[in-house]
Amino acid sequence: MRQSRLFTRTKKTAPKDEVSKNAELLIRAGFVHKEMAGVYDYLPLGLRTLNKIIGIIREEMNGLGAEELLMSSLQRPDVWKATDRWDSEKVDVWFKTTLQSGSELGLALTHEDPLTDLMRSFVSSYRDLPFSVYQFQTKFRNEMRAKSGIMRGREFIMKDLYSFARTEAELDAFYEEAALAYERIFARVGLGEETYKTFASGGIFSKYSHEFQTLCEAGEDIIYVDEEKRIAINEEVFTDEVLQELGLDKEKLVQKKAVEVGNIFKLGTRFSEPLSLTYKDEQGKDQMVIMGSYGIGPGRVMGAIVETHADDNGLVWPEAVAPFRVHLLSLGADEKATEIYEALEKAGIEVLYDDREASAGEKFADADLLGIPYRVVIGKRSQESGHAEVKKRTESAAQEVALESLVSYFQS
RNA sequence: CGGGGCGUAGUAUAGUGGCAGUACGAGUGGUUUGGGACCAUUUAGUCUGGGUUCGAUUCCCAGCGCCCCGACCA
Repeated sequence: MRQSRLFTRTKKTAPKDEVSKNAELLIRAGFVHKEMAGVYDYLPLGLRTLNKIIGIIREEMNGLGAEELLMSSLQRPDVWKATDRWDSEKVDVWFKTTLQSGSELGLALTHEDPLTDLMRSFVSSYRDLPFSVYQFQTKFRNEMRAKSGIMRGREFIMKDLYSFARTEAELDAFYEEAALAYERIFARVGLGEETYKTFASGGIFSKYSHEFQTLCEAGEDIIYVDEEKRIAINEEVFTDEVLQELGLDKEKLVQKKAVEVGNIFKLGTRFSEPLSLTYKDEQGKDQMVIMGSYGIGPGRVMGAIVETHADDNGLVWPEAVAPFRVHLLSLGADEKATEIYEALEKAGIEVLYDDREASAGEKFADADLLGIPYRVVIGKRSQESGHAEVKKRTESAAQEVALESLVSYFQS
């Protein structure tokens, strides 16, 4: 992609009303645009990164054997009434609207209820189970107060996975597989080091649920981390009794702020019971379907990556989620740079080519701000020496790579 | 939802009861070209409604919006 054709532009200053690091940098770099409090648009660069994150999650979901679907954002009140969650006293983040006829509708804040209802059409026998489905879908939550940039919005995309099982053992087995998939996801997007599987309160059907918490100052949760065992406990279940049960030593725990980037939750029959999602077992008797739900917010993951990786000069993307792999800068050597650009493109390497008529300083500053992993500079120097300067965003030292071997450098 | 703060060009900021200024950005022309370069020139603004006043961007009230702290967060 030629940068001169990118409609977004970098800014030296951030809007004064953005305090969170993630929104400030993402706006300055032209990845997102703020529509209103808690609502952001993803611009081309931001969408590329978001889609990289989504792609990784999708691969891992498919690896679990889950099937992707897409449910609607408009939801019928009756299913929510059946689970006693329509009342705004019970669920206070509802966005509700009405049809022209006057009947009420809800804007999706999650999908347990309508999905459970949907599955009544497809689940009837023990032979139909177990299975799992997932989606990337827009959720609306009428938060009292939006904050933390893209990490707590009123509208956001969520990956939600739901499992349907015959027995608790079957649920448990899937749950453990899902936990492993989650760990792989956070490792792949570059948050492995700072993300902890965290014990949290479990609701009615199990003692604990698990959250995946990424350590970061901008986080809203307080967790207690055992760095050796690489597990953590959410403040909400931090009691001596729980510590003993989990075999954790209070002395070794460190209090940290963290952001919840994912969670996994055993639902049991919380939804299948009120919505009558049952199956016939081998004896022909009706049994309740045992469910689980598993969420990840790709936008929040993106925000967490910014919060934990960015430096004073701007964004720093891990390779797996960067909008482009290579940022090619032409410093007064357009002819040669264009040649290199075309060669890289042809080789299938994702490259952003800064072909703008701008000063060197501006191009360098923008490259740092955008945070693309590899910066390749083609200038007059390199034309004379036959080498390009290649620098990683995470390193300060650059290296010289012969122009003719650039493509193979990035293919390996 | 309770408390606090703030609304001036696209962005960031000054200032005043009587001409609204600066920087960045953007446009044009030129000089530059390895860390946001320079000169000239142009462009564009007082959140909305009401009140006080000869006159309101400024003072008062209301609304809307934004930010922060707290509460909340299947």
